[in-house]
This record gives sequence, C-alpha cells and structure tokens, in this order.
Amino acid sequence: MATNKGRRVTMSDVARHAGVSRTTVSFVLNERADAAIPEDTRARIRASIEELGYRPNAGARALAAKRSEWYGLITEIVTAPFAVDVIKGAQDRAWADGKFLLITAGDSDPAMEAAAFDKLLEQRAEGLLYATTWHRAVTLPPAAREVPVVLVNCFDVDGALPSVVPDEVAGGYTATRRLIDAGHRRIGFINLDTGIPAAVGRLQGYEQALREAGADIDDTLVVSGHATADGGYAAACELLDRADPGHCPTALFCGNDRMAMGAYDAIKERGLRIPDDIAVIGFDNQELIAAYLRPGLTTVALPFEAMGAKGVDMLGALTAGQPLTTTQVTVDCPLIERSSV
Amino acid sequence: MATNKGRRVTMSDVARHAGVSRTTVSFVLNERADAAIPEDTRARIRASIEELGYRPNAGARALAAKRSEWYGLITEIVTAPFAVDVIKGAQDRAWADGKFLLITAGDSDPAMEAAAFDKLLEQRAEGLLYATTWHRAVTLPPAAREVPVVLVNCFDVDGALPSVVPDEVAGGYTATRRLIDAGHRRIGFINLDTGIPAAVGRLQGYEQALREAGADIDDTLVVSGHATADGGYAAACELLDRADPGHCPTALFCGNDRMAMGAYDAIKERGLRIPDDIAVIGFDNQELIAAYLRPGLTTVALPFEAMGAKGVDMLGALTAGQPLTTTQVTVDCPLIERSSV
DNA sequence: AACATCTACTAACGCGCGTTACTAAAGCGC
DNA sequence: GCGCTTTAGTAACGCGCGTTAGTAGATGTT
Repeated sequence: MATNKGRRVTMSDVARHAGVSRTTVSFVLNERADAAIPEDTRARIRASIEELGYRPNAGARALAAKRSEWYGLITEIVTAPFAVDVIKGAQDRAWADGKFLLITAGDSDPAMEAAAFDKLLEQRAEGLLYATTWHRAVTLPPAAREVPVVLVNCFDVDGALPSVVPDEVAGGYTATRRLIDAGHRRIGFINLDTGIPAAVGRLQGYEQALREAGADIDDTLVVSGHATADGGYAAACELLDRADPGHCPTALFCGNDRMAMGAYDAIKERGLRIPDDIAVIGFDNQELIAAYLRPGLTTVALPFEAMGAKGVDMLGALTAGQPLTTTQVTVDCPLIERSSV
Repeated sequence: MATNKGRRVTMSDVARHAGVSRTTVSFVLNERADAAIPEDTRARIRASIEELGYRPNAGARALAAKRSEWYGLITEIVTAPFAVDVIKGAQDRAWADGKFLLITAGDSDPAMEAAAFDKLLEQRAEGLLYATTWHRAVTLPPAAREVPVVLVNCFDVDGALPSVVPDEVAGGYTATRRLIDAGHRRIGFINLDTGIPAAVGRLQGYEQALREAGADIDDTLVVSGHATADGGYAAACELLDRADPGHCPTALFCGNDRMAMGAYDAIKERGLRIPDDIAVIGFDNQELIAAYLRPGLTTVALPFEAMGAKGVDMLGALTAGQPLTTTQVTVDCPLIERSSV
C-alpha cells in the first residue's frame, strides 16, 4: 500500500519485486489455466501486488485485449427520479456479469446527448443502453449504430433497434382488475391527455378488464387531463360532480400518481373518504407521492429496475454475437398494494 | 461513415488515406501550435477522418498522454431523487472544463462501493467526486486516497478531505426569516428527530433568526419527529392542539417537505387554511412534493446542483496541483417561493 | 546415454496513440 | 553557388498490458 506519489505502479514493478517476468505476473492476474505456475510463485506475486499497491490499468488492458469489459448507459437526468431505478437494475446485472457500467446524463439537449454517445464510443464501450424517463419513441444519433445498443423505456421510430418497454396494456388491465376484484363496476379513468403509448395502452387495458368482467363501458367515465396534480384535481371534480349521483364512479383509476394526488384533494374536499366512499388507484409508483399520501396510494409500478436489468441481459447477448429472439421485449407492471382500495 | 464491421479505424488508417504520416494526423487532431501544417493538409486529414468514420481511442490516448481527461462520480442511488441534481451540476461543469464525467452507483453496499472506487481508479480517473443523498459524515475506503477526491453533501470524519456541503444554519435562518418577514412571531419548528447536521444546523438558524427579530424563543414550539409525512402529521397535531389557543403557532417551519406534507393534512383536517390561517414553510424543495402540494409549498432548496458544480471546480484545482484555500466549502440554500406563506 | 516429455517460466511483438528528435526541401541574403 | 533559416513533415520510442512462441532444466523411458 505504498503511496508512491510520482509514477503509478506497473506490472513490471510487480514482476521485478517478485523476481519473475512480467508475463508471469500477467498469467497470475488473469488466472490463465494453461500456464503452469506453482502456488508459492503465485503467492509471492500476490504479496508483491499487495505491498506495492498495484492496480491494473484498465485502459492499457483494454488496448491489449481489445475489449473494455464495460457498458455505457445514457439517460435523461433532469426530470428523473425514475432513471435511478433503471440505473440500479442495469448496474446490478452488469456487475453480476462481470461488466462495469458507466453512466452519463443525456440531459435532453441533443448536442450534449450526441457528445455523450461520442465520448462513450471513444472510451470503447462494448455496448450502450439508452434509457428515457417516459415511454416514447426516440431517434438516436447515427453514432449509436457503431456498437450494440438497447433502448430502455423507449423504442426507435423505425423499430430497428432492440428495446425493452413496460407492458402498458397489461398495466392498465392490472389496475382496473384490482378495482373490479374489490367489487367496483363504475370505474372512472383519469387518463393522460396525449396519445403517448402510456395513455393508449392503459386505456386499452382498462376497457379489456371491464369487458372481461361483463361491465359495460361508459365513455363518460373516461376523462383526460394534464399529467399533474392540478390536472388530476380538475378531472376528478368533473367525474365527482356529475349531475346524476347514481352514475358517479365508486372508484378512480388515475393515469399517474401525481394526478391521483390531485384526485385525493378533490375527494377530501367533498367530504368523501378513501377507500370507504371511493377507491383510488394510481400508476407509476412514485415513492415520494404514493407512499406519503394519506392513505397510502395503491398503484401500479413501472418496472424500471427490471427493464434496466433486462436491457443489460440483451446487451450481453448482443455483444456475445448471439442473435436476439425478439427485438421488442415488454416487462410487466406489478401492482403495489397500499391502502386506497 | 463507413461501418467497417471487423476492425475499428485507427489513426494509421487515416494517415494512409490522407497520404501523410501518423504523426501529422496526431498533430492536427491535437491542434499543436508548434507544428507547421498548412491548411490544405489539415483539410485533407479532416476529410479522411470524416470519410473513414475515425474515432480516437480514449484508452490509448490516455495511455500515451498519461492523463484520462475525466472524473468519476460515485453516489448512492437507491433513495436518491436528489442525487440527480448533483449529477447535473457536476456534469455541466465538467463539460465546460473539457472534462468528462463518468458516474457510478455506490449503492450504499460498502463492498460494491469499494469496488466502484477500484474500478474508477483502474480506469485512471483523474479525480473522484463522492456524493451522498443526505448531509452526513462518511468514511471512504483507503483506495480513495490515491487520487484527488472531493466530498459532496458529506464530510469525512477526520476532516482531512475537501468537501462541499449545504449551509444548514443559513438555511434555517432563511426559512425562519421568511416567516418573520411575513409578520409571524410564534413560529413552530418541526425538526428532524436525530442529531444529524441538518437538524442541528437548522435549529441554530431558526433560533438566530428569532433572536435577531427580538422574538422570544419558546422551547415548546420546537418538536421533532420522524422525517416522514406521518411524522410531520403527528408533530403538527401536537403543535396545533396545544391547550392554550393563544399560544398556538401562526406559522410552521418543517424540517423537510415530506413532514410539511403531513402538516398540510393536519392543518386541513382542522379546517384551517394555508396560508391565511397558518403559514407553512418546508425544506429540501422536493419537486414532486413541494410543487404538487396544494397550495404550492414555499420551501428552502438544498443546492445540489451548485454543490456538484463546486465540487468539480475544486477537483479541477486539485488535479492542476493548486492548493485549496478552504477544505470545507458551504453553499447557500436558496428560498423557493410558492404559495404557502 | 540418448531422447522425449513435462514443468516453469521468459522474450518479444503489437494494441493505438503522444511526443521527441530529426530531416529533406524550399526560400533567402549575399 | 553557399550557408542559414523556415516549412513541412517523418521515424522511432514508449505508455502498460495480453498473448504467442519458445526455451532451459528436470523427469521419465528405452
């Protein structure tokens, strides 16, 4: 552990200290099975490594071996409590595969994002993961084609790149089904207000669950609003203040947790109780909201961690030259039970 | 942009294609002022680079030049909507300095964290940033001493390492002062319940502001609770249900936004209005809570982005061999105005 | 004793690049 | 035409390592 200020310790230093050649040190370090090196020599070398505080130079190693042993992950960071889970899933899996994961913020600025790709490629990443905070179509800079790439929580417009995305339809189904199982038949759906995959898919799942349960689909129970607490508040008011009280929904499925947060306010304002008078289910499982709302919000989680892990799996297959069975992989959105249903 | 599947394009390929030596290409790439290379030769080389899709190998370059041109950032990711801003600040600043920032999740698992240090050092990072999600003392693995390190939002127990932390005292002062300026004199303080720097510092700032305003400090107005919505709810109930109504606080300073969220519930339950009947101010500026609470929560922000940027600055000075003027730098916590005061 | 087979290594090359030292040719003054 | 400076480059080394080919000595075989 000598802290030699000037030059860093190299393999040659270790070899000299242990009285062997550099090649032998390399063999021991890489545990080459074909080289016959007796245990006492190995021990001597390991002792020298320890004593000198030797640390292999990953750059030089990558240069000689022609592979870097690490992946790059590019993700938008700005709005991103989510990105965190992707990172965790991806990193854990990469770690298990003996690979290392280096992360870069794409920052939604296209120029900086392209630069991030360039930098990662200059560092000779073996593969790249590109993750977004919300499920959507993306267009990658051309540089991205130089190395295996897997898209996480997004897909490219021409569908050529492998991707792993949440199963929005199944998620919408799961949420609605949970309310049906609790006895509800008139279920209001506060949907996101744009034609993004999340809005389209969840609506489809909602209708599918209702049909399956034999409940009739009432279009007036589906409203959409801005994906904010205010938007959720407004939409909930609209549903709750319907003329005919008998037609009021007994449960609300909210397109995301922020909207559910607004719906909570609207419900409480009217003196109704959750879940006794009206049940609420959210989507996204934003911890900061869902867990701290009172009562705790039952919601459907986006499987960020699982998607990150799956993305690394696919990257591993690709870099190993294995063909992928499917280009687009979907991951289930699990139900998170709290106390609002 | 030829996509040569097999071998990657090297500088020698470019040199051959442009009809010059590899050295000349290197000179053009690095824009060496001392080498006299006419514009037409430069243009020819640049054209070859473009045509062949050449991309320098950062590892080889680092090996030859003996510097990697990038920093590493290690941060806990698990609980971390916060960390995100540190990353943004650090990355932007590094970018501006011509350095690149590679990020790794420390994951709070000490073994994995030590491994992250090892990996980053093996990659020959020129400097390391270590960031935590909450302000506290940390102990770094011994490997961290091999290269300049700056701590962000934390400090090491023996105070030897440079660090940048939020000014908790000034933050507590700012929050309290804001309430005083709004005319409040009886200000309840729902503090965090442990002796962490945030709790100690903010209390100190709170008392300082009151003293300065000539208001007397009433110990019964200071309660502490768990740093959750439930904790905030309980503490708020305690303060609001005081025996003597005349001694009820007219404003609440909450140790964090989650607690403020709970306080909101307690206040609304009692039919009081924010900010008319009682003002509330939070701490942390957790966007997901503060911005979506109704009414929007006025709060004090932790300067994560600024701390990240400052950390990179210090790293830049350290790697350049400049001595730091101060080891511990504090950054102000700005007031974020919304509608709860 | 001569030869083949292991055991335990080592010498030397090349990965892609930055850098230093050197040179051949052109331009210039006289 | 000669020496001197400038222009426009190039050859060669080494960064720290993986890897291939080879070798000196010990052991077994006939």
